[in-house]
Amino acid sequence: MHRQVRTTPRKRPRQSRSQATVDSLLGATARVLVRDGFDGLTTNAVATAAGVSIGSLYQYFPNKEALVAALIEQHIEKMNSLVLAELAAVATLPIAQAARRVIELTIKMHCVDPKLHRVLTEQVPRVGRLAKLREADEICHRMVAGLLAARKDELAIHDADLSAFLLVSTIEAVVHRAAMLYPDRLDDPRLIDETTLLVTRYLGVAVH
Amino acid sequence: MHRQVRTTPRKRPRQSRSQATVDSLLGATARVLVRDGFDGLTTNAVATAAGVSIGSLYQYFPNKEALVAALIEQHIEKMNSLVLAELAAVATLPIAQAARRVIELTIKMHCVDPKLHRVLTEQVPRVGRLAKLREADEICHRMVAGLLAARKDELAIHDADLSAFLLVSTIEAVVHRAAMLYPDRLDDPRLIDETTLLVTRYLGVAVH
Amino acid sequence: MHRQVRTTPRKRPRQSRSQATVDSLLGATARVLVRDGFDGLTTNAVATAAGVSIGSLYQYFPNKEALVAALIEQHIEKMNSLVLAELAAVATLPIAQAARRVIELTIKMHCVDPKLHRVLTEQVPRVGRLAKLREADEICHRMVAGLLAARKDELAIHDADLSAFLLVSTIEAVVHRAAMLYPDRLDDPRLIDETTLLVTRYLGVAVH
Amino acid sequence: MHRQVRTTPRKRPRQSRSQATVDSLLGATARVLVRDGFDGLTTNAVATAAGVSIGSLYQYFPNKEALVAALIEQHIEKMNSLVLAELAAVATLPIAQAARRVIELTIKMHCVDPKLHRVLTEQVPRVGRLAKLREADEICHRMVAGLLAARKDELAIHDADLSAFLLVSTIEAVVHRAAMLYPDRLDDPRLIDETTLLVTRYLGVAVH
DNA sequence: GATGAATGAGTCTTCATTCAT
DNA sequence: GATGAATGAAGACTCATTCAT
Repeated sequence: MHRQVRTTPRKRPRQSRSQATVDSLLGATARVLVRDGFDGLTTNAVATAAGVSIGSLYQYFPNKEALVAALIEQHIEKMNSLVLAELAAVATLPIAQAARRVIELTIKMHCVDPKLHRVLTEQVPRVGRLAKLREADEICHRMVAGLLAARKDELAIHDADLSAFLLVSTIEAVVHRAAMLYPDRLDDPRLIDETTLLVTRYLGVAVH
Repeated sequence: MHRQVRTTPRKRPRQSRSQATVDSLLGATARVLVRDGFDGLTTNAVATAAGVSIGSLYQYFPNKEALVAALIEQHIEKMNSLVLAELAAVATLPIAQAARRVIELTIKMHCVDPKLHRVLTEQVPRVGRLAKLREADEICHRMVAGLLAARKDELAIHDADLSAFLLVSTIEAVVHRAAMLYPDRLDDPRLIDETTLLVTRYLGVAVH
Repeated sequence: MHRQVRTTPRKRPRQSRSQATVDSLLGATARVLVRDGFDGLTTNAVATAAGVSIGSLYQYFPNKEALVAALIEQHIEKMNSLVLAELAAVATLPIAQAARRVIELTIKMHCVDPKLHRVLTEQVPRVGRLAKLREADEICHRMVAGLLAARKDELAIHDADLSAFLLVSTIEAVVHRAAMLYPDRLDDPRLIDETTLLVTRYLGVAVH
Repeated sequence: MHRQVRTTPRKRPRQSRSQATVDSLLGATARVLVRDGFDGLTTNAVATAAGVSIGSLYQYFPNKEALVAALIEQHIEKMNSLVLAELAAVATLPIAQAARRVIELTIKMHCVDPKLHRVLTEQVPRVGRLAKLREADEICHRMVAGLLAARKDELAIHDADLSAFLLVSTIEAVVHRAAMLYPDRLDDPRLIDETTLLVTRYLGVAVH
């Protein structure tokens, strides 16, 4: 369906100067993406915005796709680091509290760099390794799946897997939709409360 | 952020010959879109696929965007026609049954032309009138919002609007995710059952 | 230097209906030319402005050049008809009065359809038969040349031809420049007075 | 009436290599203009004639208009340099000699690159900054206006401004017409003599 | 004769990518 | 390593002209 191009960085930067160049290129990519959208993203624009020559850009990235891929990876990385920090704690909490924490976490993930997140979500073609973006969303999936499986007894569910699919879709969607359509609502505690209610009622868990 | 381009068709076809041309252009657009993705969509590719000269394409569509816009509108039209047929019936049903019907309807909407739907959803930049695609999704939104408001007494909710937002996001997301990740699951009645359960439990409605 | 294309009308219109079509096409050409400039002049625009189908346009004019050529010819015709009416009278007048009449005539010629004249002068490439436009300018030339030759005795000139060249260039230029740069000045009698003075002094004729 | 396009060069060449490219592009523009006329002037033709890739052309010139604009500016520059050298000298001469010098100068200006001058004058649409070409013509205007105003006492004129307009139109026109219609005559001293006579007689200055 | 749909050669222009300095 | 000039394939779009109805 699509020409498949190498998206791995050309060479790992060893020296700190090189690292700085790579960073400024990724930063520039993000800025250009936010400013001009995906079709405004040209390698020359990125190089200029990074204060780097076009030649240098190609020193580190074999092509445009690699640039975007690296940015996405970086973005995912940031979101993942948020998740990992919370994972352990959530696992041991009462279901209701766990649900709330997961919801709050999902919101935080959408707030890492909202404008960039939006462009990445809405405009960047989801092809090739770019599908990695989706993986990030699925981290929450696996987490919830694990929680449900572990505490099946407390819950009014019969198919942990299916329920996980439902809940994860739900939480992700509610947060994503809110972020896209009504960004302000993300700060509204009632959204979290109500979503928690949706989860707990479905799971048959009383909230104390 | 984005150049805004006219996306309205250039002229109405008067003779049946030209209507055929327009139809074959839209058909070709869909095919190319599915085959080559959004960046593979070139006006020349569409014209060729339609067996029509590039000049004819531009007689009816001022640019590439207009072509996609028309296709989207057509796609939405098809989905809307599905919805309208169901609207009246659902309104009078018991909540649980209504929920099920809405879920089934959402699934049907995703099955109109799944491959095209996928490309339209994942790759077509959501700009300008293309945002109309989103509107289609929101048709279900308003429907549910209306239902909830009308029967607030039977339900364990305090903010019909917020609940509608949650439910609509949920149903849409579950179906959309299933369609994207596990298309087979759309035929699985357990998905419908479980989603209905999620809805009814949240609303505090007993299923008989 | 340029591809030479046939610019003669395709067929002489015999019936009055045909003549009306040709007229409305020429009228439309002039209007489009004034409205959109020479590069805005497309055969389709002309046909539309004339309320005639593009097919009919090509019934009467073999190509775009022929259209423009015919318009120019028509424009020249109008200007010529002005000149012919004055020719006889001027020939017998005293030099000073003749000069004045010629100058006034030149002004009138520039006022036939000033906007069209301007576009024709400034934007229409002077190629092929379009050079005919220049001929119109030269009608005054020959007139003055004749006058001078006939009355060589009264005048302080030794080379009637050269003097004619000078005077005609002068009168044309003064009027043309005024028309282009300061259209209002065309109505100012002082312009005519002073130009007449220029002519009479050069010719060594006392003004009574 | 006309789309207004940017005609300023895109970037200043920094290396000598790129200056050479710009020069060859302008040279090629002139050659193509003379060879094929203004509508034969395509960016591809210019790039080819310059032995440069089309991409390089667009590095320095945003569009066709910019190319022509730069060429015109260059042409004007050359003509201006001629004028500036003469300016001081002429101002102090006796009127008759000054007139002759101005006429000779005007002729020289038309001989800088006659073929190019002709195309520029006859075919290049006078739009936007292209109107600058006219400014060049007006340099002589202001010069003469200054001369007349300064020496009003010696002259048989009452409105220096109007007289300047007349004379400048006259000299320009005579030279321009000669250049266009009878290029050989430009070398004929009788043309200069007679034109000088026209000027001096009009101004009421005796020629010794 | 009239209509207007169809044609496609020809232009402009962009932008990822290379490579000489 | 860095620079930025050069490249050219590729794509959008126009418009004079033809021809089936």
